[in-house]
Amino acid sequence: MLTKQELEKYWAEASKIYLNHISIDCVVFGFHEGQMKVLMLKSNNEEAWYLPGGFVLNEEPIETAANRILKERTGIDEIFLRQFHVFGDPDRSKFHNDIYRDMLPKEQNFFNQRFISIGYYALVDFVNVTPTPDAFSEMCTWRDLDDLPQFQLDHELIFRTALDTLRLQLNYQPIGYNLMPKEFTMPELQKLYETILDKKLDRRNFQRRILAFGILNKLEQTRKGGAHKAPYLYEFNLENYRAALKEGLQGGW
Amino acid sequence: MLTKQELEKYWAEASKIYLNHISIDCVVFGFHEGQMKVLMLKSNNEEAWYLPGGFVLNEEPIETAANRILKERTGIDEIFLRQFHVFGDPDRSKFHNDIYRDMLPKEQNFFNQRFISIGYYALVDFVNVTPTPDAFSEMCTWRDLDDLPQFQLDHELIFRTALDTLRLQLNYQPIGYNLMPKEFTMPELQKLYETILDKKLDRRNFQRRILAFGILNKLEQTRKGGAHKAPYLYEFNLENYRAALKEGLQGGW
DNA sequence: TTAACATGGTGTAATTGATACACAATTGTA
DNA sequence: TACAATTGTGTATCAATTACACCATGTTAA
Repeated sequence: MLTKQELEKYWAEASKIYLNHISIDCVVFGFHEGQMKVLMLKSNNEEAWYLPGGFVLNEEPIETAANRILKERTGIDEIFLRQFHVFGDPDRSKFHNDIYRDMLPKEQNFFNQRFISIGYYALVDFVNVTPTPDAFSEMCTWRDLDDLPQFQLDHELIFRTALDTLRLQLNYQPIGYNLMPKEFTMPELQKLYETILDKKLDRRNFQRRILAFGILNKLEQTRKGGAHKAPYLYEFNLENYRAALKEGLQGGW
Repeated sequence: MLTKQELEKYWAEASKIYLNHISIDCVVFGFHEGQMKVLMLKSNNEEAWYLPGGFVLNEEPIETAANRILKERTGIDEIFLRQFHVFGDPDRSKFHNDIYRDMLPKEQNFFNQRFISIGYYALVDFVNVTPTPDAFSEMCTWRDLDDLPQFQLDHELIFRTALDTLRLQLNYQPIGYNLMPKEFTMPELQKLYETILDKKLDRRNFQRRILAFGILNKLEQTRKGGAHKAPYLYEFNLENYRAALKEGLQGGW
Protein backbone atom coordinates (compact mmCIF):
# COMPACT_ATOMS: atom_id res chain seq x y z
CA MET A 1 0.00 0.00 0.00
CA LEU A 2 1.41 3.34 -1.03
CA THR A 3 1.60 6.17 1.50
CA LYS A 4 0.06 9.54 0.77
CA GLN A 5 3.54 10.94 0.13
CA GLU A 6 4.46 8.25 -2.36
CA LEU A 7 1.17 8.78 -4.10
CA GLU A 8 1.74 12.49 -4.41
CA LYS A 9 5.10 11.88 -6.02
CA TYR A 10 3.72 9.23 -8.32
CA TRP A 11 0.92 11.42 -9.58
CA ALA A 12 3.01 14.50 -9.97
CA GLU A 13 5.38 12.44 -12.07
CA ALA A 14 2.62 10.77 -14.04
CA SER A 15 0.90 13.90 -15.25
CA LYS A 16 4.22 15.26 -16.48
CA ILE A 17 5.36 12.24 -18.49
CA TYR A 18 2.12 10.61 -19.67
CA LEU A 19 -0.54 11.78 -22.08
CA ASN A 20 -3.72 12.74 -20.32
CA HIS A 21 -6.99 10.91 -20.98
CA ILE A 22 -5.37 7.91 -22.65
CA SER A 23 -4.75 4.51 -21.16
CA ILE A 24 -3.93 1.07 -22.42
CA ASP A 25 -5.40 -2.18 -21.15
CA CYS A 26 -4.08 -5.56 -22.15
CA VAL A 27 -5.73 -8.95 -22.14
CA VAL A 28 -2.85 -11.42 -21.99
CA PHE A 29 -3.84 -14.95 -22.95
CA GLY A 30 -1.72 -17.92 -22.04
CA PHE A 31 -2.21 -21.64 -22.31
CA HIS A 32 -0.96 -24.28 -19.91
CA GLU A 33 -1.90 -27.88 -19.20
CA GLY A 34 -4.98 -27.71 -21.34
CA GLN A 35 -6.25 -24.55 -19.69
CA MET A 36 -6.68 -21.13 -21.20
CA LYS A 37 -5.45 -18.45 -18.85
CA VAL A 38 -5.49 -14.69 -18.57
CA LEU A 39 -2.98 -12.56 -16.69
CA MET A 40 -4.53 -10.46 -13.94
CA LEU A 41 -3.54 -8.27 -11.01
CA LYS A 42 -5.15 -8.14 -7.61
CA SER A 43 -5.77 -4.65 -6.32
CA ASN A 44 -4.12 -4.05 -2.97
CA ASN A 45 -7.08 -2.00 -1.74
CA GLU A 46 -10.01 -4.15 -2.52
CA GLU A 47 -11.18 -7.59 -3.54
CA ALA A 48 -11.18 -6.69 -7.22
CA TRP A 49 -8.83 -7.77 -9.97
CA TYR A 50 -7.81 -5.86 -13.05
CA LEU A 51 -6.00 -6.30 -16.33
CA PRO A 52 -2.41 -5.19 -16.94
CA GLY A 53 -2.51 -1.61 -18.10
CA GLY A 54 -0.73 1.70 -18.17
CA PHE A 55 -0.28 4.98 -19.96
CA VAL A 56 1.39 6.42 -23.02
CA LEU A 57 4.55 8.48 -22.65
CA ASN A 58 4.46 11.93 -24.22
CA GLU A 59 6.49 10.99 -27.26
CA GLU A 60 5.84 7.27 -27.39
CA PRO A 61 3.98 5.36 -30.12
CA ILE A 62 1.04 3.50 -28.66
CA GLU A 63 2.29 0.11 -29.84
CA THR A 64 5.54 0.77 -28.03
CA ALA A 65 3.63 1.72 -24.92
CA ALA A 66 1.65 -1.52 -25.01
CA ASN A 67 4.86 -3.52 -25.40
CA ARG A 68 6.54 -1.62 -22.59
CA ILE A 69 3.60 -2.20 -20.26
CA LEU A 70 3.59 -5.91 -20.99
CA LYS A 71 7.33 -6.21 -20.66
CA GLU A 72 6.96 -4.84 -17.13
CA ARG A 73 4.25 -7.38 -16.21
CA THR A 74 5.61 -10.44 -17.99
CA GLY A 75 9.30 -9.93 -18.60
CA ILE A 76 8.80 -10.79 -22.27
CA ASP A 77 10.20 -8.52 -24.93
CA GLU A 78 8.64 -9.43 -28.22
CA ILE A 79 4.99 -10.11 -27.71
CA PHE A 80 2.24 -10.86 -30.18
CA LEU A 81 -0.01 -7.88 -29.61
CA ARG A 82 -3.11 -6.74 -31.39
CA GLN A 83 -5.36 -3.72 -30.94
CA PHE A 84 -8.94 -4.88 -30.72
CA HIS A 85 -11.15 -2.09 -29.42
CA VAL A 86 -11.27 1.32 -27.82
CA PHE A 87 -13.31 1.75 -24.68
CA GLY A 88 -14.47 5.31 -24.39
CA ASP A 89 -17.54 5.67 -22.23
CA PRO A 90 -17.26 8.74 -20.02
CA ASP A 91 -17.96 6.81 -16.84
CA ARG A 92 -15.84 3.73 -17.56
CA SER A 93 -12.91 5.04 -15.53
CA LYS A 94 -14.66 6.12 -12.38
CA PHE A 95 -13.02 4.31 -9.49
CA HIS A 96 -15.99 3.82 -7.25
CA ASN A 97 -14.39 1.85 -4.47
CA ASP A 98 -10.87 3.10 -4.61
CA ILE A 99 -9.27 4.32 -1.42
CA TYR A 100 -6.66 6.23 -3.40
CA ARG A 101 -9.30 8.39 -5.01
CA ASP A 102 -9.95 10.51 -1.95
CA MET A 103 -6.42 10.69 -0.67
CA LEU A 104 -5.51 13.65 -2.84
CA PRO A 105 -7.42 16.68 -4.11
CA LYS A 106 -9.13 16.04 -7.41
CA GLU A 107 -6.94 18.38 -9.47
CA GLN A 108 -3.75 16.59 -8.58
CA ASN A 109 -5.12 13.15 -9.07
CA PHE A 110 -3.95 11.87 -12.43
CA PHE A 111 -6.18 8.84 -12.03
CA ASN A 112 -9.31 10.79 -11.44
CA GLN A 113 -9.59 12.06 -14.97
CA ARG A 114 -11.54 10.45 -17.75
CA PHE A 115 -9.59 7.80 -19.66
CA ILE A 116 -10.16 6.48 -23.13
CA SER A 117 -8.60 3.04 -23.04
CA ILE A 118 -7.10 1.28 -26.01
CA GLY A 119 -7.55 -2.46 -25.68
CA TYR A 120 -4.84 -4.86 -26.81
CA TYR A 121 -4.87 -8.58 -26.59
CA ALA A 122 -1.67 -10.57 -26.38
CA LEU A 123 -0.90 -14.22 -26.94
CA VAL A 124 2.11 -15.47 -25.03
CA ASP A 125 3.87 -18.69 -24.23
CA PHE A 126 2.90 -19.38 -20.64
CA VAL A 127 6.28 -20.73 -19.53
CA ASN A 128 8.19 -17.59 -20.57
CA VAL A 129 6.14 -15.27 -18.39
CA THR A 130 7.23 -14.00 -15.00
CA PRO A 131 4.09 -12.34 -13.61
CA THR A 132 5.09 -9.11 -11.86
CA PRO A 133 2.72 -6.88 -9.84
CA ASP A 134 2.60 -3.11 -10.39
CA ALA A 135 2.45 -0.33 -7.79
CA PHE A 136 -1.25 -0.83 -7.11
CA SER A 137 -1.40 -4.58 -6.90
CA GLU A 138 -0.33 -7.07 -4.31
CA MET A 139 -0.40 -9.95 -6.75
CA CYS A 140 -0.03 -10.71 -10.44
CA THR A 141 -1.05 -14.20 -11.55
CA TRP A 142 -2.64 -16.31 -14.23
CA ARG A 143 -6.34 -16.95 -13.81
CA ASP A 144 -8.18 -19.80 -15.48
CA LEU A 145 -10.80 -18.68 -17.95
CA ASP A 146 -13.40 -20.75 -16.17
CA ASP A 147 -12.54 -19.42 -12.75
CA LEU A 148 -12.42 -15.66 -13.12
CA PRO A 149 -12.46 -13.25 -10.17
CA GLN A 150 -14.45 -10.07 -9.80
CA PHE A 151 -13.25 -7.40 -12.21
CA GLN A 152 -12.51 -3.75 -11.50
CA LEU A 153 -14.02 -0.98 -13.63
CA ASP A 154 -15.11 -2.18 -17.06
CA HIS A 155 -12.38 -4.79 -17.26
CA GLU A 156 -14.87 -7.60 -17.59
CA LEU A 157 -16.19 -6.01 -20.76
CA ILE A 158 -12.66 -5.53 -22.03
CA PHE A 159 -11.80 -9.15 -21.35
CA ARG A 160 -15.04 -10.41 -22.91
CA THR A 161 -14.51 -8.31 -26.05
CA ALA A 162 -10.96 -9.57 -26.40
CA LEU A 163 -12.10 -13.17 -26.16
CA ASP A 164 -14.85 -12.64 -28.72
CA THR A 165 -12.38 -11.00 -31.06
CA LEU A 166 -9.91 -13.83 -30.64
CA ARG A 167 -12.62 -16.37 -31.44
CA LEU A 168 -13.58 -14.51 -34.57
CA GLN A 169 -9.95 -14.13 -35.57
CA LEU A 170 -9.57 -17.89 -35.34
CA ASN A 171 -11.71 -18.23 -38.44
CA TYR A 172 -9.46 -16.36 -40.77
CA GLN A 173 -6.06 -16.21 -39.11
CA PRO A 174 -3.64 -18.85 -37.90
CA ILE A 175 -3.07 -18.75 -34.19
CA GLY A 176 -0.96 -20.69 -31.79
CA TYR A 177 2.59 -19.75 -32.64
CA ASN A 178 2.65 -17.46 -29.66
CA LEU A 179 0.71 -19.73 -27.36
CA MET A 180 2.39 -23.08 -27.91
CA PRO A 181 5.92 -24.17 -27.04
CA LYS A 182 8.32 -24.64 -29.96
CA GLU A 183 7.41 -28.28 -30.40
CA PHE A 184 4.00 -29.68 -29.72
CA THR A 185 1.70 -32.51 -30.66
CA MET A 186 -1.44 -32.35 -32.74
CA PRO A 187 -3.70 -33.15 -29.76
CA GLU A 188 -2.05 -30.33 -27.82
CA LEU A 189 -2.75 -27.85 -30.60
CA GLN A 190 -6.28 -29.12 -30.91
CA LYS A 191 -6.78 -28.62 -27.20
CA LEU A 192 -5.79 -24.98 -27.67
CA TYR A 193 -8.43 -24.49 -30.33
CA GLU A 194 -11.02 -26.29 -28.27
CA THR A 195 -10.21 -24.18 -25.25
CA ILE A 196 -10.43 -20.89 -27.10
CA LEU A 197 -13.66 -21.88 -28.77
CA ASP A 198 -15.04 -23.71 -25.74
CA LYS A 199 -16.16 -26.51 -28.05
CA LYS A 200 -15.08 -30.04 -28.91
CA LEU A 201 -13.64 -30.64 -32.36
CA ASP A 202 -13.26 -33.84 -34.32
CA ARG A 203 -9.68 -35.06 -33.94
CA ARG A 204 -9.27 -36.29 -37.53
CA ASN A 205 -10.96 -33.41 -39.26
CA PHE A 206 -9.03 -30.92 -37.18
CA GLN A 207 -5.77 -32.51 -38.24
CA ARG A 208 -6.66 -32.58 -41.91
CA ARG A 209 -7.78 -28.99 -41.89
CA ILE A 210 -4.88 -27.53 -39.99
CA LEU A 211 -2.38 -29.48 -42.08
CA ALA A 212 -4.05 -28.24 -45.25
CA PHE A 213 -3.17 -24.69 -44.19
CA GLY A 214 0.46 -25.65 -44.64
CA ILE A 215 1.62 -23.82 -41.54
CA LEU A 216 3.02 -26.86 -39.73
CA ASN A 217 6.18 -28.93 -40.12
CA LYS A 218 5.93 -32.53 -39.00
CA LEU A 219 9.00 -33.63 -37.06
CA GLU A 220 10.57 -37.08 -36.89
CA GLN A 221 10.38 -37.47 -33.14
CA THR A 222 7.42 -38.37 -31.02
CA ARG A 223 6.46 -37.22 -27.53
CA LYS A 224 7.44 -40.10 -25.26
CA GLY A 225 6.42 -40.48 -21.66
CA GLY A 226 2.67 -40.19 -21.93
CA ALA A 227 0.67 -43.17 -20.83
CA HIS A 228 -0.37 -43.95 -24.40
CA LYS A 229 0.71 -44.09 -27.99
CA ALA A 230 3.43 -41.54 -28.61
CA PRO A 231 2.15 -38.69 -30.78
CA TYR A 232 4.29 -36.99 -33.42
CA LEU A 233 5.75 -33.57 -32.72
CA TYR A 234 5.12 -30.57 -34.92
CA GLU A 235 6.51 -27.09 -35.18
CA PHE A 236 5.17 -24.03 -36.96
CA ASN A 237 6.46 -23.25 -40.42
CA LEU A 238 7.16 -19.61 -39.68
CA GLU A 239 7.34 -18.50 -43.29
CA ASN A 240 3.96 -19.92 -44.20
CA TYR A 241 2.55 -18.89 -40.84
CA ARG A 242 3.45 -15.27 -41.44
CA ALA A 243 2.07 -15.39 -44.95
CA ALA A 244 -1.20 -16.83 -43.63
CA LEU A 245 -1.35 -14.08 -41.01
CA LYS A 246 -1.18 -11.48 -43.75
CA GLU A 247 -3.43 -13.01 -46.34
CA GLY A 248 -5.96 -14.82 -44.21
CA LEU A 249 -6.77 -18.48 -44.21
CA GLN A 250 -9.89 -19.23 -46.16
CA GLY A 251 -10.90 -16.78 -48.83
CA GLY A 252 -14.44 -15.52 -48.85
CA TRP A 253 -15.15 -13.81 -52.12
CA MET B 1 -10.06 31.38 -44.15
CA LEU B 2 -10.34 32.14 -40.47
CA THR B 3 -8.83 35.34 -39.07
CA LYS B 4 -6.41 35.29 -36.18
CA GLN B 5 -9.15 36.50 -33.89
CA GLU B 6 -11.58 33.81 -34.91
CA LEU B 7 -8.87 31.24 -34.45
CA GLU B 8 -8.09 32.41 -30.95
CA LYS B 9 -11.70 32.13 -29.99
CA TYR B 10 -12.02 28.70 -31.60
CA TRP B 11 -9.00 27.29 -29.85
CA ALA B 12 -9.79 28.79 -26.49
CA GLU B 13 -13.19 27.19 -26.75
CA ALA B 14 -11.84 23.87 -28.02
CA SER B 15 -9.42 23.23 -25.19
CA LYS B 16 -12.18 23.89 -22.68
CA ILE B 17 -14.82 21.59 -24.11
CA TYR B 18 -12.85 18.80 -25.78
CA LEU B 19 -10.62 16.09 -24.34
CA ASN B 20 -6.98 16.73 -25.09
CA HIS B 21 -4.92 14.31 -27.18
CA ILE B 22 -7.90 12.49 -28.62
CA SER B 23 -9.37 12.87 -32.06
CA ILE B 24 -11.71 10.93 -34.28
CA ASP B 25 -11.32 10.39 -38.00
CA CYS B 26 -13.99 8.89 -40.17
CA VAL B 27 -13.80 7.14 -43.49
CA VAL B 28 -17.25 7.52 -45.00
CA PHE B 29 -17.93 5.15 -47.87
CA GLY B 30 -20.70 5.74 -50.34
CA PHE B 31 -21.72 4.07 -53.55
CA HIS B 32 -23.22 5.75 -56.59
CA GLU B 33 -23.53 4.83 -60.23
CA GLY B 34 -21.26 1.85 -59.93
CA GLN B 35 -18.54 3.83 -58.21
CA MET B 36 -17.26 3.50 -54.65
CA LYS B 37 -16.78 6.90 -53.09
CA VAL B 38 -15.29 8.38 -49.97
CA LEU B 39 -16.28 11.66 -48.34
CA MET B 40 -13.41 14.16 -48.12
CA LEU B 41 -12.76 17.80 -47.28
CA LYS B 42 -10.44 20.16 -49.06
CA SER B 43 -8.26 22.23 -46.75
CA ASN B 44 -8.69 25.94 -47.33
CA ASN B 45 -4.96 26.55 -46.81
CA GLU B 46 -3.33 24.06 -49.04
CA GLU B 47 -3.81 21.59 -51.83
CA ALA B 48 -4.38 18.71 -49.44
CA TRP B 49 -7.57 16.87 -48.60
CA TYR B 50 -8.54 15.24 -45.35
CA LEU B 51 -11.13 12.93 -43.84
CA PRO B 52 -14.06 14.14 -41.74
CA GLY B 53 -12.93 14.31 -38.16
CA GLY B 54 -13.28 16.01 -34.84
CA PHE B 55 -12.90 15.75 -31.12
CA VAL B 56 -14.59 14.22 -28.13
CA LEU B 57 -16.54 16.43 -25.73
CA ASN B 58 -15.55 16.19 -22.09
CA GLU B 59 -18.46 14.01 -21.05
CA GLU B 60 -19.32 12.41 -24.36
CA PRO B 61 -19.05 8.69 -25.25
CA ILE B 62 -16.76 8.24 -28.23
CA GLU B 63 -19.44 6.55 -30.33
CA THR B 64 -21.66 9.56 -29.77
CA ALA B 65 -18.82 11.85 -30.79
CA ALA B 66 -18.30 9.95 -34.04
CA ASN B 67 -22.01 10.14 -34.80
CA ARG B 68 -22.11 13.84 -33.99
CA ILE B 69 -19.15 14.56 -36.24
CA LEU B 70 -20.69 12.67 -39.12
CA LYS B 71 -24.07 14.27 -38.63
CA GLU B 72 -22.36 17.64 -39.08
CA ARG B 73 -20.67 16.56 -42.34
CA THR B 74 -23.46 14.51 -43.88
CA GLY B 75 -26.73 15.55 -42.28
CA ILE B 76 -27.49 11.91 -41.53
CA ASP B 77 -28.56 10.88 -38.05
CA GLU B 78 -28.32 7.14 -37.80
CA ILE B 79 -25.16 5.98 -39.47
CA PHE B 80 -23.59 2.56 -39.69
CA LEU B 81 -20.33 3.21 -37.90
CA ARG B 82 -17.57 0.88 -36.88
CA GLN B 83 -14.32 1.43 -35.01
CA PHE B 84 -11.51 -0.14 -36.97
CA HIS B 85 -8.15 1.09 -35.67
CA VAL B 86 -6.38 3.60 -33.46
CA PHE B 87 -3.62 5.68 -34.97
CA GLY B 88 -1.16 6.69 -32.32
CA ASP B 89 2.25 7.50 -33.71
CA PRO B 90 3.70 10.56 -31.98
CA ASP B 91 4.38 12.40 -35.23
CA ARG B 92 1.17 11.54 -37.03
CA SER B 93 -0.46 14.81 -36.07
CA LYS B 94 2.29 17.24 -36.93
CA PHE B 95 0.82 19.73 -39.39
CA HIS B 96 3.82 20.39 -41.55
CA ASN B 97 2.33 22.76 -44.08
CA ASP B 98 -0.35 24.38 -42.08
CA ILE B 99 -0.55 28.14 -42.01
CA TYR B 100 -2.64 28.02 -38.86
CA ARG B 101 0.14 26.40 -36.93
CA ASP B 102 2.24 29.54 -36.60
CA MET B 103 -0.56 32.01 -36.16
CA LEU B 104 -0.80 31.48 -32.44
CA PRO B 105 1.70 30.69 -29.71
CA LYS B 106 2.22 26.98 -29.23
CA GLU B 107 0.63 26.78 -25.80
CA GLN B 108 -2.68 28.18 -26.94
CA ASN B 109 -2.83 26.06 -30.03
CA PHE B 110 -5.18 23.19 -29.37
CA PHE B 111 -4.20 21.65 -32.69
CA ASN B 112 -0.52 21.64 -32.02
CA GLN B 113 -0.66 18.90 -29.44
CA ARG B 114 -0.20 15.22 -30.09
CA PHE B 115 -3.42 13.44 -31.07
CA ILE B 116 -4.27 9.79 -30.82
CA SER B 117 -6.93 9.28 -33.44
CA ILE B 118 -9.68 6.71 -33.30
CA GLY B 119 -10.60 5.56 -36.79
CA TYR B 120 -14.21 4.82 -37.69
CA TYR B 121 -15.53 3.74 -40.99
CA ALA B 122 -19.06 4.48 -42.05
CA LEU B 123 -21.26 3.05 -44.77
CA VAL B 124 -23.94 5.44 -45.96
CA ASP B 125 -26.51 5.70 -48.68
CA PHE B 126 -25.02 8.22 -51.10
CA VAL B 127 -28.26 10.01 -51.92
CA ASN B 128 -29.06 10.87 -48.30
CA VAL B 129 -25.83 12.76 -47.73
CA THR B 130 -25.49 16.53 -47.88
CA PRO B 131 -21.73 17.09 -47.80
CA THR B 132 -20.99 20.05 -45.55
CA PRO B 133 -17.53 21.63 -45.07
CA ASP B 134 -16.15 22.39 -41.61
CA ALA B 135 -14.30 25.50 -40.39
CA PHE B 136 -11.03 24.52 -42.03
CA SER B 137 -12.27 23.39 -45.39
CA GLU B 138 -13.51 25.18 -48.44
CA MET B 139 -15.14 22.10 -49.84
CA CYS B 140 -16.66 18.80 -48.81
CA THR B 141 -17.35 16.29 -51.55
CA TRP B 142 -17.36 12.67 -52.58
CA ARG B 143 -14.20 11.42 -54.22
CA ASP B 144 -14.02 8.33 -56.40
CA LEU B 145 -11.84 5.60 -54.96
CA ASP B 146 -9.87 5.44 -58.17
CA ASP B 147 -9.31 9.18 -58.33
CA LEU B 148 -8.10 10.17 -54.89
CA PRO B 149 -6.43 13.50 -54.12
CA GLN B 150 -3.35 14.13 -52.02
CA PHE B 151 -4.01 13.39 -48.36
CA GLN B 152 -3.14 15.50 -45.34
CA LEU B 153 -1.28 14.00 -42.37
CA ASP B 154 -1.61 10.23 -42.17
CA HIS B 155 -5.07 10.23 -43.67
CA GLU B 156 -3.99 8.07 -46.57
CA LEU B 157 -2.99 5.35 -44.09
CA ILE B 158 -6.28 5.76 -42.26
CA PHE B 159 -8.23 5.47 -45.49
CA ARG B 160 -6.21 2.46 -46.67
CA THR B 161 -6.65 0.66 -43.35
CA ALA B 162 -10.38 1.29 -43.41
CA LEU B 163 -10.66 -0.15 -46.91
CA ASP B 164 -8.63 -3.22 -45.99
CA THR B 165 -10.82 -3.75 -42.94
CA LEU B 166 -13.97 -3.39 -44.98
CA ARG B 167 -12.71 -5.98 -47.46
CA LEU B 168 -11.93 -8.42 -44.70
CA GLN B 169 -15.29 -7.77 -43.08
CA LEU B 170 -16.96 -8.70 -46.35
CA ASN B 171 -15.91 -12.30 -45.76
CA TYR B 172 -17.86 -12.84 -42.61
CA GLN B 173 -20.42 -10.08 -42.43
CA PRO B 174 -23.24 -8.99 -44.68
CA ILE B 175 -22.80 -5.53 -46.04
CA GLY B 176 -24.79 -3.30 -48.30
CA TYR B 177 -27.82 -2.38 -46.27
CA ASN B 178 -26.29 0.99 -45.57
CA LEU B 179 -24.82 1.50 -49.02
CA MET B 180 -27.68 0.54 -51.29
CA PRO B 181 -31.02 2.27 -51.80
CA LYS B 182 -34.08 0.51 -50.38
CA GLU B 183 -34.72 -1.39 -53.56
CA PHE B 184 -32.01 -2.58 -55.86
CA THR B 185 -31.25 -5.21 -58.45
CA MET B 186 -28.92 -8.16 -58.14
CA PRO B 187 -26.44 -6.72 -60.66
CA GLU B 188 -26.37 -3.48 -58.68
CA LEU B 189 -25.53 -5.31 -55.46
CA GLN B 190 -22.92 -7.35 -57.27
CA LYS B 191 -21.35 -4.18 -58.58
CA LEU B 192 -21.00 -2.98 -54.98
CA TYR B 193 -19.13 -6.13 -54.00
CA GLU B 194 -16.96 -5.94 -57.09
CA THR B 195 -16.15 -2.33 -56.39
CA ILE B 196 -15.21 -2.90 -52.79
CA LEU B 197 -13.09 -5.91 -53.67
CA ASP B 198 -11.79 -4.44 -56.90
CA LYS B 199 -12.41 -7.80 -58.56
CA LYS B 200 -14.88 -9.30 -61.02
CA LEU B 201 -17.28 -11.93 -59.68
CA ASP B 202 -19.31 -14.52 -61.52
CA ARG B 203 -22.85 -13.26 -61.90
CA ARG B 204 -24.57 -16.59 -61.31
CA ASN B 205 -22.45 -17.77 -58.42
CA PHE B 206 -22.74 -14.41 -56.73
CA GLN B 207 -26.49 -14.60 -56.88
CA ARG B 208 -26.64 -18.15 -55.53
CA ARG B 209 -24.36 -17.36 -52.67
CA ILE B 210 -25.91 -14.12 -51.58
CA LEU B 211 -29.39 -15.62 -51.78
CA ALA B 212 -28.23 -18.58 -49.69
CA PHE B 213 -27.43 -16.16 -46.88
CA GLY B 214 -31.15 -15.47 -46.67
CA ILE B 215 -30.74 -11.75 -46.17
CA LEU B 216 -32.67 -10.66 -49.26
CA ASN B 217 -36.33 -10.48 -50.14
CA LYS B 218 -37.17 -10.79 -53.81
CA LEU B 219 -39.82 -8.32 -54.91
CA GLU B 220 -42.47 -8.71 -57.60
CA GLN B 221 -41.49 -5.66 -59.60
CA THR B 222 -38.63 -5.28 -62.03
CA ARG B 223 -36.47 -2.25 -62.72
CA LYS B 224 -37.81 -0.82 -65.99
CA GLY B 225 -36.10 1.79 -68.12
CA GLY B 226 -32.70 0.22 -68.61
CA ALA B 227 -31.60 -0.57 -72.13
CA HIS B 228 -31.98 -4.30 -71.57
CA LYS B 229 -33.95 -7.04 -69.91
CA ALA B 230 -35.64 -5.70 -66.79
CA PRO B 231 -34.01 -7.18 -63.68
CA TYR B 232 -35.93 -8.06 -60.53
CA LEU B 233 -35.80 -5.79 -57.53
CA TYR B 234 -34.66 -6.94 -54.09
CA GLU B 235 -34.68 -5.48 -50.64
CA PHE B 236 -32.81 -6.52 -47.53
CA ASN B 237 -34.55 -8.74 -45.03
CA LEU B 238 -33.67 -6.64 -42.02
CA GLU B 239 -34.33 -9.32 -39.46
CA ASN B 240 -32.05 -11.88 -41.07
CA TYR B 241 -29.55 -9.18 -41.97
CA ARG B 242 -29.19 -8.14 -38.34
CA ALA B 243 -28.88 -11.75 -37.25
CA ALA B 244 -26.14 -12.34 -39.84
CA LEU B 245 -24.34 -9.21 -38.62
CA LYS B 246 -24.24 -10.65 -35.13
CA GLU B 247 -23.42 -14.24 -35.86
CA GLY B 248 -21.26 -13.96 -38.92
CA LEU B 249 -21.87 -15.51 -42.29
CA GLN B 250 -19.85 -18.63 -42.81
CA GLY B 251 -18.72 -20.51 -39.79
CA GLY B 252 -15.07 -21.39 -39.46
CA TRP B 253 -14.47 -23.96 -36.74
C1' DT C 1 -40.91 -5.04 -88.37
C1' DT C 2 -37.41 -7.49 -87.11
C1' DA C 3 -32.65 -9.09 -86.40
C1' DA C 4 -28.71 -8.02 -83.63
C1' DC C 5 -27.11 -7.20 -79.19
C1' DA C 6 -26.51 -6.58 -74.58
C1' DT C 7 -28.09 -7.91 -70.36
C1' DG C 8 -30.78 -10.75 -66.91
C1' DG C 9 -32.84 -15.36 -65.15
C1' DT C 10 -32.08 -20.05 -64.37
C1' DG C 11 -29.78 -24.63 -64.48
C1' DT C 12 -26.15 -28.35 -64.33
C1' DA C 13 -21.80 -31.04 -64.29
C1' DA C 14 -17.34 -31.34 -62.13
C1' DT C 15 -14.48 -30.28 -58.51
C1' DT C 16 -13.38 -29.24 -54.01
C1' DG C 17 -14.17 -28.97 -49.08
C1' DA C 18 -16.61 -30.39 -44.76
C1' DT C 19 -18.49 -33.97 -41.90
C1' DA C 20 -19.08 -38.25 -39.78
C1' DC C 21 -17.54 -42.09 -39.18
C1' DA C 22 -14.15 -47.04 -38.61
C1' DC C 23 -10.14 -49.51 -37.81
C1' DA C 24 -5.42 -50.53 -36.97
C1' DA C 25 -1.11 -49.21 -34.21
C1' DT C 26 1.30 -47.94 -30.01
C1' DT C 27 2.15 -47.21 -25.18
C1' DG C 28 1.97 -47.94 -20.07
C1' DT C 29 -0.34 -50.55 -16.67
C1' DA C 30 -3.06 -54.11 -14.31
C1' DT D 1 0.07 -60.43 -21.65
C1' DA D 2 -4.28 -58.51 -22.22
C1' DC D 3 -6.44 -54.08 -21.45
C1' DA D 4 -7.54 -49.28 -21.76
C1' DA D 5 -6.59 -45.12 -23.57
C1' DT D 6 -4.87 -42.65 -27.10
C1' DT D 7 -2.88 -41.69 -31.77
C1' DG D 8 -2.33 -42.41 -36.93
C1' DT D 9 -4.65 -43.01 -41.06
C1' DG D 10 -8.48 -43.81 -44.36
C1' DT D 11 -13.11 -43.50 -46.57
C1' DA D 12 -17.99 -42.73 -47.75
C1' DT D 13 -21.32 -39.04 -47.84
C1' DC D 14 -22.97 -34.65 -48.18
C1' DA D 15 -22.53 -29.67 -48.97
C1' DA D 16 -20.34 -25.81 -51.15
C1' DT D 17 -17.79 -23.75 -54.86
C1' DT D 18 -16.58 -23.26 -59.53
C1' DA D 19 -17.06 -23.07 -64.31
C1' DC D 20 -19.79 -23.24 -67.52
C1' DA D 21 -24.56 -23.11 -71.15
C1' DC D 22 -28.92 -21.71 -72.65
C1' DC D 23 -33.00 -19.18 -72.87
C1' DA D 24 -35.65 -14.67 -72.02
C1' DT D 25 -36.38 -9.85 -72.51
C1' DG D 26 -36.02 -5.13 -73.83
C1' DT D 27 -33.66 -1.60 -76.99
C1' DT D 28 -31.77 -0.18 -81.14
C1' DA D 29 -30.88 0.28 -85.80
C1' DA D 30 -31.34 -1.61 -90.44
